[in-house]
Amino acid sequence: MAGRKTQRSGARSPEEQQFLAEYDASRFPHPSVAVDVALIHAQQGQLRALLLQRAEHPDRGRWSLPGTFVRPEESLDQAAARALLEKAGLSGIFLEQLYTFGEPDRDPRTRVITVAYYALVDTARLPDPGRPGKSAKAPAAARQWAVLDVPWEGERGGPIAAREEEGGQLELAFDHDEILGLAVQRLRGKLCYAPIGFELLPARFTLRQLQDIHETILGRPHNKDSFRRSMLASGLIVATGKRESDVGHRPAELYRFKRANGNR
Amino acid sequence: MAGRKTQRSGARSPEEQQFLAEYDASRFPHPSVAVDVALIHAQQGQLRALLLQRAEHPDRGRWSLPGTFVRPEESLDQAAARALLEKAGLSGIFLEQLYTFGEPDRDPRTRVITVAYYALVDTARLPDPGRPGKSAKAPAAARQWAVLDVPWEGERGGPIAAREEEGGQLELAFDHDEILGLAVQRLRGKLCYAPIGFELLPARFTLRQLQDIHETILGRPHNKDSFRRSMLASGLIVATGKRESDVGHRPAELYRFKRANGNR
DNA sequence: TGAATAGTGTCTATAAGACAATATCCC
DNA sequence: GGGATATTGTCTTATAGACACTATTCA
Repeated sequence: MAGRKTQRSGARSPEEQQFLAEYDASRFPHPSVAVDVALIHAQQGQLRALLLQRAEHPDRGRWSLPGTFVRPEESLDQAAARALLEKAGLSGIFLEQLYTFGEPDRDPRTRVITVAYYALVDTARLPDPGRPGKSAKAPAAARQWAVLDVPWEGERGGPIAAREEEGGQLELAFDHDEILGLAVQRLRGKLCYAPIGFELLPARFTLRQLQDIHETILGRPHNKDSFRRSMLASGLIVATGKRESDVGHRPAELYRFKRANGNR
Repeated sequence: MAGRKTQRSGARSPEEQQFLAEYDASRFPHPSVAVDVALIHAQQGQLRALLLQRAEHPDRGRWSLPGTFVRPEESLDQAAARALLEKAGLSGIFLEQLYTFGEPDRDPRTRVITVAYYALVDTARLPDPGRPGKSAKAPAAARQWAVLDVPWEGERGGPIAAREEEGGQLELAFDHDEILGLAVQRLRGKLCYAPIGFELLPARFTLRQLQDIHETILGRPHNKDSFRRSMLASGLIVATGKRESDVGHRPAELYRFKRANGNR
């Protein structure tokens, strides 16, 4: 969507070209524009997000989403992908624009409008939180996969808290609790009608794993029988003929996601 | 959502305050940030959007959505509401953020990132396209309620064209065909689970009118019986006990929308 | 053999589509 | 009364939830 280009039927007139050459963008005050990425995965029945501890002011010591300022020559999608690569060492994963946050006082430095994205990563591609991309400079201790505590049901929405594995609450920077809340809300909403659960699973998975992912995202149990039926009837998944092994019980069939245009 | 404020547990330290005082936002190049509003209503089985003909470069003569640059002290929601008031003379109607468009070359002047909104207005509050708000300066001929031609089904999405009542195609400025397409896509998606159709109807309406709105938005017919049943079962609408009159046939019951927290 | 989970078959409740019959207004 | 649409009732079909039963692996 963001990459589409509108057809333009004619070239610009000489008069318009002159206008553009003389245009002075600095006549008006401009805000800063950033992107922030809620990078989410699901494990052991819990949603988690990658958080980085801020080493600099403002909000030094607080925890924030991986983000960056948008460069003049890059698109918003490119800036979000760059933030993901530089701060989490990840590329090629599901990444979608979420919402743009622009309250005048959300950043104490100056007016900073942030275009929030959310990204999903499966356990197989999950990077060690202590090993970010090459360009990252923060020490290993300053990043972690925080557990998300969603205090509301369904898609009511609202800010959510993040905590360490052991339970210690993490203070979030800026309005990043709102961004995380909206990311979970969007995730819950999309799960019903879009093939989004697969993004959190490896290429081959069992129906039980898929159901666990859905239950983790929605925060409520599912009916096993109808989940199986509707998933198999959807045509979105294909049996591979292979089975899991070493599970201490009857092994389940492994499925893979069937993309609309081909396979993964 | 956009108006929520994050709780901050402690005041900023003197050191952080000094950092903020010395922060120089002009070290980096900043883009311009605008808002554009897809103002939509439904009439005679057609979706329409308010378009303004650009009187200035760039894209002079092309048709654009009502929009404005975001001022330093106002939020994005406030900027969108201001654009709606100044360019369409409307306030207090449904207005929601849609998507942020930020391709580097989407505006030939300079880097302009636009936060797109969509708004819905019912026929009763529909302003004359020739009579915008007090602050509007464009002549009456330079604005019109254009008919939207959606070339795709369901929620596939993509740019859409706008035309005059009689059929003449209107050339759209910038990437506003994309914005309109996304607005219709969002509208179709939300209609299934959110009480959004009411925003396009006056306070009292018949079930037939409501169904017509739904069919206009979705671009496909509905089953009359199940539409009635599901609407009445939803608890979202209340019978007023009154009926329409002067219709040349048996008059239908008038209903009104029951908001979650009260009435309209 | 037993524990544990996968996978199948059947019944029931609910919601949607189809269609017929009746009700009520204006002319 | 006739035309037109509203409203109600019933039947059929598709889908989701519930539950019982069989299958298959590992210890």
